Amino acid sequence: MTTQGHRLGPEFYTRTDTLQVGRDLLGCTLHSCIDGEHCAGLITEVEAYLGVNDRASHAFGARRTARTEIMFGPGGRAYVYLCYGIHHLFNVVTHQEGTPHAILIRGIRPVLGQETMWMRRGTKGTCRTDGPGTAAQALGIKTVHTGMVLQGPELWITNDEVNIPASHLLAGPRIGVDYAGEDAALPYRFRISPELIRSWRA
DNA sequence: TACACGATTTACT
DNA sequence: GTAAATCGTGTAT
Repeated sequence: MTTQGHRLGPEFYTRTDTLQVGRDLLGCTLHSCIDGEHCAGLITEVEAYLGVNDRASHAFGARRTARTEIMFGPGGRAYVYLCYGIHHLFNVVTHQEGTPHAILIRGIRPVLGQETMWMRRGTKGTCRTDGPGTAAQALGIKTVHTGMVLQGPELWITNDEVNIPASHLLAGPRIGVDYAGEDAALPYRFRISPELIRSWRA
C-alpha cells in the first residue's frame, strides 16, 4: 500500500487546541521507516497530556528536565520515553514553543509492514498493536527517536481522510494515571469505537 | 550516590 | 484475578 494521504505539516501540530489535535489524529496513518523497514498503522487510540496544568503530564508544574525538554519545543516532533524500564512510549508533541503539550499514541491498526511488526514483537501471523508499548514496538520506535521531526524520513503521519462518524469517536478517562488525583478523571482519552475497527476486518 | 517508582505488558494462579 | 519484569528519571541525601 502506498501513502495516498497528505503528509501532516507543522501547521497541524502547532495548533493550540491539543484535545482537537488528538481527535484529529484518529484515523490518520503513522508511518515509520526504521532499520530499512517501512511500516505504517492507522491510529485508533490516543491520549492528550496538557502540560503544566495537567498532573498526569511529565511537564506538570513546568518541570523542565533533559527528558521532557523536547515537549517545550514547537509541535511536530516525537517525545519517546521508557516506561517501567521496558516499554518505549511514543508521543506527538503539540502546541507552540514554550507550551509542553503532547499526544500519546495508544493504539494502531497495521496497514503496512505487518511481517516486520510480527518479527519485532516476537510473534508469527499476528501481533498486538493495541497498547502504547506494543504499538511503538511494532513500529520500531525507541527512546533514541525522541526529538525526531515528524516529517520523515524516519517518522511521519499522513491524513488519509478516513471517515469516523461522531458516534464512533469515544472519549473517556486516561489509563494508568491514578497518581494524577482529580486530573485522572479528565476525558482526555480518545479512540475509535471497537465496533468500527472490527468492521474494517475482512 | 541512593532510592522509589512508573502514561505497561505478560504470564501465571 | 494477581504479580513479576526491568531501568531511566526525578528527587532526596
